[in-house]
Amino acid sequence: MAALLQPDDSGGSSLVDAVARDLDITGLAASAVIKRIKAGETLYVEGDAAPYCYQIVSGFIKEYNTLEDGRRQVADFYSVGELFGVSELETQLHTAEAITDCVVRCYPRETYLQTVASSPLLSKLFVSTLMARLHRARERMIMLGRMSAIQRVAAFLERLAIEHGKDDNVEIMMSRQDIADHLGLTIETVCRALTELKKRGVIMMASARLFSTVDKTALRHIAQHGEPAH
Amino acid sequence: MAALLQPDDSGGSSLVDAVARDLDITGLAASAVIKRIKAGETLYVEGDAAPYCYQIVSGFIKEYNTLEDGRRQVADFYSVGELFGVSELETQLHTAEAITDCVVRCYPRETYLQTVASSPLLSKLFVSTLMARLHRARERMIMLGRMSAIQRVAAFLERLAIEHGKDDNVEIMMSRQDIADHLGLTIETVCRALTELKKRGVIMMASARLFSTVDKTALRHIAQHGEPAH
DNA sequence: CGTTGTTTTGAGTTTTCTCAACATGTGTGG
DNA sequence: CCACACATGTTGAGAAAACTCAAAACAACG
Repeated sequence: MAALLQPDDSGGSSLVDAVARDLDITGLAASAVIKRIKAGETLYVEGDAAPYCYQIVSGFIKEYNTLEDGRRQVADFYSVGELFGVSELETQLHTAEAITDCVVRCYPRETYLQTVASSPLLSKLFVSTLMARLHRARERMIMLGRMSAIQRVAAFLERLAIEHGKDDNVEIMMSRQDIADHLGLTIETVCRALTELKKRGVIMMASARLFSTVDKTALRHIAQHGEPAH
Repeated sequence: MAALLQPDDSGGSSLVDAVARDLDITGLAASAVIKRIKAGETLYVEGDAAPYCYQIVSGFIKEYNTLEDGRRQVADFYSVGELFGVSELETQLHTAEAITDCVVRCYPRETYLQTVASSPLLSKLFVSTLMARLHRARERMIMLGRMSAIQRVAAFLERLAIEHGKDDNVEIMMSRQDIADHLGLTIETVCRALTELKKRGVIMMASARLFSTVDKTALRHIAQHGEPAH
């Protein structure tokens, strides 16, 4: 059950990202504009016209929505190589903000979509990326809809560790507020969950932004059942 | 703000669905198998091999995940014309169950993806469908992560009414359990929210599965702010 | 070394959930 | 057509989870 929740790398860096980054088989790198933005700056805001879609050359970006009362929902985080901000609509549906200083490659959106559609290979890769995104979104729907605070935080850390590639000294790029806004919790609840995981000896934190998994099995178990193995 | 939450029809019946259904420009209808399933039966279960992808000819289907403890998260509902169960993986990530008796067209998955990738037009339409799905998923992430029970129910009814095309006597195909599993709530909380909306004179219900919007503005307002306009 | 921003902890409130009872429907066999 | 059983939906009371507000600890920075 819930195979969707088994962490995997499928969403992280798809072939299309890698191919586009390294080989430029799209032939689009020439028409792309390079843009540098500082940590905290926004690349685009919800409702903006969307002339470009973007790919991260370096840095880390969050994409979110703001509600009327100022609360936010972070839809996704993107790191090196990932494509984002691509929509078939004329306007952006999210706000993209740099978490660290970033360099991004900006492709003309229409041209990009046109080029992708005209090549069977690119089409397949692009569709693959979109499907991976859809999986990620659905994974998160399960977290948001059906998991307790500690489960969400455990699952979040597990994924961070996987994307990082090892369990030791994983850097948490985003703030507690970002994590909270991603997991549908408050800052305080995220902190308390982290404290609880430390107390239980499941993780260790060298600093607020650096953790390591002490007991991988227990972390997995908490993410799935909310309680440590009896 | 939160333009993502403004209901629109983009996800409902995309061009690709319509085109594929009416004109068979994919040339795939010939290789498709027609399957009939009764209400309550499953078309596929999470983890099953995925030889096909599906399109609804008639009926109404829900796609969900089951957690270890039996709780469910309904990812999406599909109605006539919609394509679903298409994944680039070899196995299904969700379970699909008929809510009403259904007739579905089953396309060989690999062939389908291959055919779509080989035509620029089909590619564009297919990508369009996937993006609409992604929007829908993100809309729901906002609901699940940041909206109160009554906001979620109000937003859900609003969308039902829009998809139905009018505000009067909208049929609620799914059970309270399905709604709860979709909105990340319990049956009881869904009922209480519905009762509250009736009390406030925002909706009327002819029966448990039939509602009409009395005050569209108030419904919208509650979906967005949680409280009726002062 | 103070200033500012972020993270953590604490106490009390609010929301939603759980468990239990009750109501309403729907379908079947007598 | 009625009576019964079974599924679905609604309401209530108390428990649990997460939230809010407030304060304290910790870090980063000039």
